[in-house]
Amino acid sequence: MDGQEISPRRATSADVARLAGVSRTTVSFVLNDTPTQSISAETRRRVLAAARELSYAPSAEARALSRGRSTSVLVYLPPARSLTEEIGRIVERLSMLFDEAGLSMVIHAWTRRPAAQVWSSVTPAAVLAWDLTDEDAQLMRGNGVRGVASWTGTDAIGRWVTGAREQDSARLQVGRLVAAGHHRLGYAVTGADHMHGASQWRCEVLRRECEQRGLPAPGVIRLPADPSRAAQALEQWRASAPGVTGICAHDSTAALAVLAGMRRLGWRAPEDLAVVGVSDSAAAALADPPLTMVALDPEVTARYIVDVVTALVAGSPTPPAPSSGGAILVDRDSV
Amino acid sequence: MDGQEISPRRATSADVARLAGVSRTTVSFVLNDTPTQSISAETRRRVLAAARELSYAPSAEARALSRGRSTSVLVYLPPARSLTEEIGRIVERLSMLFDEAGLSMVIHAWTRRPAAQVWSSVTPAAVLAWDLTDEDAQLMRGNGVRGVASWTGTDAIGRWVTGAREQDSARLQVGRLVAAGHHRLGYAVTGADHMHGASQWRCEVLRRECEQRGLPAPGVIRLPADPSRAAQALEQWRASAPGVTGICAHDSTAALAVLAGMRRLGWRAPEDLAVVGVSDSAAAALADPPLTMVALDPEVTARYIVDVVTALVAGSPTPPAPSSGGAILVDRDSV
DNA sequence: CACAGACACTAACACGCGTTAGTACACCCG
DNA sequence: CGGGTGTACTAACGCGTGTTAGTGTCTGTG
Repeated sequence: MDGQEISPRRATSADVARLAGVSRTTVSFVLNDTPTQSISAETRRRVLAAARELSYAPSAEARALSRGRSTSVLVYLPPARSLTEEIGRIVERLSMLFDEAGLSMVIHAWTRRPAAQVWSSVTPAAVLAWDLTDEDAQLMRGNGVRGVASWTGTDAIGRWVTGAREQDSARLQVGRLVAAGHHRLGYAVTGADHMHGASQWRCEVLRRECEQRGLPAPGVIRLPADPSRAAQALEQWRASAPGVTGICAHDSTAALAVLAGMRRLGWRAPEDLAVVGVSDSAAAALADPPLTMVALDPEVTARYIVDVVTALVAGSPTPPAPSSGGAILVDRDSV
Repeated sequence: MDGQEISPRRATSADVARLAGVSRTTVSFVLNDTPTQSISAETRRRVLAAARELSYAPSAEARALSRGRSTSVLVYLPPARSLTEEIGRIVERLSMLFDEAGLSMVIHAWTRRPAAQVWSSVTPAAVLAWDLTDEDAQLMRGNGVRGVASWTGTDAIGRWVTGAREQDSARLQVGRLVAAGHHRLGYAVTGADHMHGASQWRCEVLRRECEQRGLPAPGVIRLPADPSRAAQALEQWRASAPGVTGICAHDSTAALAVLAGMRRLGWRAPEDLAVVGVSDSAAAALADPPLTMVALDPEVTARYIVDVVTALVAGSPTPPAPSSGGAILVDRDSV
C-alpha cells in the first residue's frame, strides 16, 4: 500500500449536482435539510443517491469559510508531567463530545513561548488551555477567538475546576484520613510541579479544608520519582514534621513515590503513614498496598467543558457549573 | 472574564491592505515572500507595519481552500487501554513536529463505527490511525486524503512499527532475560487487549526472536489489572506452564500486574520470576522491585511518522525507515 | 379568465485567501 | 523618438460552500 495511486480529486457538491441533474444550490438544500426550502421527494432521492454514489463529503474548510466561523477548538495539552491517565481519558471524552457538537478538536502541546503562533495559524473558534495568562486570553479574543478558557484560569471552567472539583477531592482525601484517625496531614507532589498551577491550587484548597476541620495546615513534601531519593526526601521531611500520619498525594505518581520511599525506609502503609491519592490509575490499583484514591469522573469534566465552550462559540450564556466535581473515593488498602 | 466582549471580527488581509494603502494582492506578496515578485522596501515596511498593527493572522480555512489542500492531519487516538504514558509523549512530540511542518494535528478518539463520519467532516490531508482496515484506507484515499497510515497496518509506518520497532523491543527483552539465565519465557498482557492489534504483533515477534535463539515459543498469560485476580491467573498459568522463569510484559501495566500477582503469591522477583516490560513509565520506576523496562524513544517514532506523513501529503516518495526502533534497555531490579 | 399563492428550483453573491495575467511607469539602447 | 526590458503594483479569477433573491410552473379561488 505504499504506492498510493493519485486520488481523483475529491467530489464536490458541484459533482453531485451534475450527476443528479440539478443545481448546486438544490444539493446544498437537500443535504442540509434547509427548513425554509421544500424539495420534491424525487429530487431529494436523486441527490442523495448521487451523493452516496460519489461518497461525497462537504469540505470543512469551505463550510467554515462560508459560514463565517471556524469549527475547530484548539486544546493545549498540559505539560508532559501532568499528562496523567485521567487527563488522557478526559481528552478522549472531549474529542467525542466536541464531535457531537460539530466541532473538531485540534491538539497542540503547550510550549510556553510561541503560543500565539499556533492559535493564529489554526484560527480556532475556541481555545482551551491548561494555564493561560490574562494577556494571552485578551489577545486571542481580540483576534476573533470567541471562547477562551483555561483549567486554572479565572473563567467559568477555571473557577469550577479549581473550585468545586478540587474541593471535592480535598474533602474526600481529608475526610477519609480523618475517619481513619489521622489528624496531622501532609501534601505530597513529585518533580518540578511543586507550586505550579494545579499543585498550587490543590495545596491551598487542602489547607482550607483542614482549617475548616480544625486541623493544622498540611506541610508540603516534594518527592523525586525515584525510590531511594524519595526515601531520602521522606526521611528528611519526617524529621522536620513529626507527628504527621496521613498524606494527601497530588496524583497517582506522587502516591506511588510515597509508597516507594516508605518501602525503602521499612515503613508500612497504612500503619506508619496513610496515603490517599487523586486521579486513579491502573498502577495505583496494582501498588503495594493497593492505593486508596480519589477518582475523578472524566465524563462530568468533559461534559461541562464542552457545554461551556459550545456556549461561548454560539454566543449564548455559559451554563451553570455542575454542583458536584464528579469525585468518588475508591477505597483500597493504603489508609 | 465571563462577559467576553464581542470581539471585533478578526482582521483580514483586506483590512491590512486598506490600512497600508495598497492592494490585497500586494499584502499577500509581502507576507508570503513570493519569490517571483519584487516589492519596494518602503511598501514592504508599510504592509508589515499594518499587519502588526492589526495583529493580522491569515485564516487557515481560506488558505487551505485557496491552495487546494488542507493542512490538517487527523490522528485517531488508540483505544483507552492503549493510551500509555509513552503514547502520550509521542502525541506531544507529534504535535510539535507537525506544527513545524505547517500541519495541524486534529485528534479524535477511535470509535469503531462512525469513523468515516469523522474524517470526512474534517477533510484532513492525512490520517494516522492506530488500527485501520484496508477498506477504510482505500475509501479515504478515494476521497482526497493523500496520506493514510496506521500503526499496525501494511503501509510504511505500520511496517516499521511492527517491524524494526517491535523487533528491537523483543530483542532487548529476550536478550536481557537470557543473559540472566532464563530460557523458558512467557508473554503477559492485561485486559481485553489480548490478541488485538499491537499485542498480536508483539507476541508473534517474541515468538520469532525466541525461535532464533533456539528457545521454546513463549506462552501467553492474560492478567486482570487487579492484584488478587492477577495472582489467581498467575497461579493457574504456572501450573500449566512449569519451568518458565522469565516474563516479557506487554507494557507497564502488564508488568505491574505480574508483580502484584507475584506479591500475593509470596513469589519474589527476580528470584522466582523475572520480568521485563516495554514502554517505561514513572510507575514502573517506583514499583517493588523497580521494573527493568525497554524504553521506546518517542522522538525517533514521532520524527519518522511526521516525515512519512509530510512526504505523502507533498506527494514525494516516503523516506527510508530508521534502522533502529529507538529502544533502550533501562536496567533496574526485576531481572 | 385573471390573479394570488404555494411549490420547486436556480443564478449569483459572499467568505478570505493564493495566484495569473495584465497595467503603468521609468529606464536604456539604437 | 520608438521599442524593448525591468520594476512595482493591481484587477480579476478560482477554491467549495451557505444563503438570499429571484424565476418559472402549477393549483386553487373570486
